[in-house]
Amino acid sequence: MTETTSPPAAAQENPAKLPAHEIVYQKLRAQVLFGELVPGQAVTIQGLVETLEAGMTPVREAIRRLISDGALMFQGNRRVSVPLLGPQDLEELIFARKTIECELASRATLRISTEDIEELVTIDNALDKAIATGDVAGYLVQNYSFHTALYSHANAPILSDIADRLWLRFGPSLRVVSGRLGTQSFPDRHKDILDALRRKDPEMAALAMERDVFEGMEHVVQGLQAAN
Amino acid sequence: MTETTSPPAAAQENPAKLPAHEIVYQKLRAQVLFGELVPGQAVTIQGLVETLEAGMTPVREAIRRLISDGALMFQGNRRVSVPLLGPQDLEELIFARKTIECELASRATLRISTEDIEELVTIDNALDKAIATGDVAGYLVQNYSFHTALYSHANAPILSDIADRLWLRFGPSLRVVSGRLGTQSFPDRHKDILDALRRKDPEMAALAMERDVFEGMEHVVQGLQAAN
DNA sequence: GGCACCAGAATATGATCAAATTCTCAGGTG
DNA sequence: CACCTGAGAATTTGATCATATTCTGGTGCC
Repeated sequence: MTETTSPPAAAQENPAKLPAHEIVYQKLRAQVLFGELVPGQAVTIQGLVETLEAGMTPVREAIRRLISDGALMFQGNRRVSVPLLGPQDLEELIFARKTIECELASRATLRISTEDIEELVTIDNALDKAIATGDVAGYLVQNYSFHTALYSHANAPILSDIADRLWLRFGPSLRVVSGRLGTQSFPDRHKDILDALRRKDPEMAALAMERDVFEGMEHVVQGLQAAN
Repeated sequence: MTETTSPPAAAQENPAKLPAHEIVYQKLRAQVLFGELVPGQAVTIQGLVETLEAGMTPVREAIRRLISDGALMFQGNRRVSVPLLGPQDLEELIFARKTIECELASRATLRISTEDIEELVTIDNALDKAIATGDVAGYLVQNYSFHTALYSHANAPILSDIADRLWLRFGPSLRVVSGRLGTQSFPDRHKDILDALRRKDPEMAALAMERDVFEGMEHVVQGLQAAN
């Protein structure tokens, strides 16, 4: 979420003034990210026009953006669907996430303030609660929030933007796996990351992030393989 | 029979059947990549409707996609422009390009065939010719072609996609610098890369790519600083 | 200098056309 | 006799355009 999506501060405090295509984009984006859309599911313009109660043009623009983000897939014959990831895709995503997100974690470590760390702790507590109660939707939201909040302190809009796109790609698959195997099954290295932040140790933060990313993604790989 | 991949191929061989928004996107994308649009320049919908002789809806969709790509910038107040990169942006791009493109080069090394290497040599020769004759547009096109052709053999669509986006971001700035300092001033490590490919040495390919990326981007940094 | 007004551009709608999938119903086959 | 198959109609969905509405930025008047 960077300059491409950043609404002006003035617009944020007055949501009614956001253009319709922006609202539709945000809604659709959330649906992809938090798994309201199942991989393979068809996404139709007219369907969204009805469910989101928007005009055709805004829906069209939102879908184009999501396709460009990699969140949706253009099937060639005018059809749009939610992508289903294969092992090959996941392998690439693991590499990309490791390099980009570790760097972001490292950079954030050097800049984040003590009180902003506390904010991350708050999110992580909500995450733990979601895990404990088996709240899949809450798990997805809080987990994403944790990473996004951390990266927002890295002062690296382009890298954050890339990371954000990667999350959009595996969001639906993450939902599938967490719904199938449960939230408890997921590894969680956030405590280690928070430790590293408090010690202001970038290397340690990067290492903890690498484990968080790798273990999480590996778990997705396992979960998806089990489906076949 | 699930030939979900054949329709695009059929559409490609018959360009007339490509949807208007796709054509507009390709044209605009080329204009950004090869510097027909100057950083800071305003991009208006109605202007493109006239110059590209397309309808309003296709132009709208194409612009949204380019914004999502990072190729264009939404200025908040309904204005769209070509981004002008600062040192901070370039620093991020250097990191991202190095990690992603080195990996792509490394992966391509293990898979590319001898005849495909020859194809790269052909492109590189055209590049040398463009450099020698000071053909800025040709330089930009051939340089991009070389990298894209190489990455197409890495069998990594997601990473290639990320790399492609990065090029869209610095395209306009690259044009500015090469127009200002000339094509000869740019370093060129393509020969080293080709050497590594022939020896099937992924490490060496990654190293050569790292130098190509770093020196090229550093040159852009210098060139843009000179402007201030 | 501030405020109202105006021109122009962007946003959004609905209608219309084109394309693709689905459905239906024969006709043929095991 | 049941079932698979395929041609063609019907329906759904996407693409495009013309048009109305809203918003922004500038201009000129007070």
